[in-house]
Amino acid sequence: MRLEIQIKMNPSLYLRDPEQSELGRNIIKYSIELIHKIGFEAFTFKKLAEAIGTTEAGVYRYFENKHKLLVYIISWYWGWLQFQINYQTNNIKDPKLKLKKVIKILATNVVDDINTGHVDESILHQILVAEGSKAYLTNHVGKDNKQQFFKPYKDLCNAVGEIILECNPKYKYPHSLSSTIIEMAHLQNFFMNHLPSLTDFGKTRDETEIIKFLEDLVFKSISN
Amino acid sequence: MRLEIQIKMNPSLYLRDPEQSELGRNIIKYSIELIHKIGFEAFTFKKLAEAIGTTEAGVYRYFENKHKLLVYIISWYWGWLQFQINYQTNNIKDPKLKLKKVIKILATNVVDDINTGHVDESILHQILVAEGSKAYLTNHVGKDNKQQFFKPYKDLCNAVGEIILECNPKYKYPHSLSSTIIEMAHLQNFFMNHLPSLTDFGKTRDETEIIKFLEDLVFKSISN
DNA sequence: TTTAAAATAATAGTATTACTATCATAAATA
DNA sequence: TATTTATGATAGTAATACTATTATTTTAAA
Repeated sequence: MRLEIQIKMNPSLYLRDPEQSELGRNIIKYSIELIHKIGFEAFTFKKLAEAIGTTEAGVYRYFENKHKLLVYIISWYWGWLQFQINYQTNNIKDPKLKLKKVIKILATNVVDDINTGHVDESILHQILVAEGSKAYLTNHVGKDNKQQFFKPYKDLCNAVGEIILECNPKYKYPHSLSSTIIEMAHLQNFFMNHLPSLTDFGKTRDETEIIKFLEDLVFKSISN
Repeated sequence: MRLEIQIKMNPSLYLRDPEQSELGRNIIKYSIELIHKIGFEAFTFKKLAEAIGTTEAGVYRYFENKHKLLVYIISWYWGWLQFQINYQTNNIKDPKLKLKKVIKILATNVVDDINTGHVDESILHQILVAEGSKAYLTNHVGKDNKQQFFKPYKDLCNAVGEIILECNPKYKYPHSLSSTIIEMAHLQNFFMNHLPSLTDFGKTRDETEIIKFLEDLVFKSISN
């Protein structure tokens, strides 16, 4: 028997739970592929339906609009990251080692996790890098926030903030530093690959460089 | 005689130079207001034309599409910021004081500059906060980059990187730290106002707190 | 000052997007 | 076996993202 990771999703994000049917799981699977391939702006439910082999109306039965689908996918990724962090730092005592591990997890383009059937985490990571901030950079962020759409992100940010405080209980900006690490893990990756002169990693294009930069930033920030 | 600041724009961004006509200047002025009001996603050339009192076709004569108009507006802001930084740090010898000044300029929601007739810099700053990253977070970032659309941003990032190196010539990540400061000056502002638990400034909602956080981050990072 | 060129306004039209609605059929469930 | 539920097929609408055409006004050159 295989253990599938189940990430509990906010029901306000969907009309019908996509985990509960083949069509639903296909919507998730193919939307990840399609958003990655053509970008969120060009992504439409019609194109998605064609890719799956269903109709536009079929997709609309699961998701109200493409924005909610994006938030769903991204929330799933935050939940998955949270699980990874809990799991991989579980037995680590030293908070500094823990924080290092977290930075590595955040900044690494993971390989596909066999425990999640229809989701390719590697592509998901790239979607986060390129589309992640579009989930909240909208005029309706307040409404969405009231519906708890960003709870998984906030939980993750809090968890990382806790580890920062374990390293230095007197550090004044644990949440802001946490969101800075999370955002920059993604943004420096995007810059490195598309606008390299905004980084110092243009020559190597090596994500371990980003990890080193973030470690330097974080550990100097929280020292004494 | 009043001195108008002229910021040289990349001609590939427009079809007809909006600075050269009343209609063109109105397109800039009202698009800033409208994007701020309804957000970039809901913003259309039709709504803009109605606000100005012209026709959709009239706007299309100046800009190919709304994305290029956004990039134009944002580029203008980077150019204006560059001017502000050059001007306000001109007579400062101490690079650390210079860097402090830069952080303050980046993170402060400026008051409207009388030297730029039709542009309200305060609203522009808020557009940068909410919509800035949409200029480059697209599938066609490579194409846009080849056309030099992001040069003003890169120039600014470089200039700040230079000041960082003046403070500590041995610091390894001047560009990445620079883009981190610039992006976080905006993003922490957005989070503070819309997703406050991602920051440590939710209670006060005071932008001077962001400045303090960034100063702490930067000066600890570049120390010895 | 006339004439030509360029910019604008007014209008129309097309393909695509972002949906909603309806009805028949297939699958699951009671 | 009856009945609910999910899907598929099809149609339709309003808005978006444009392009094209023609008439009119403004600006600039001869």
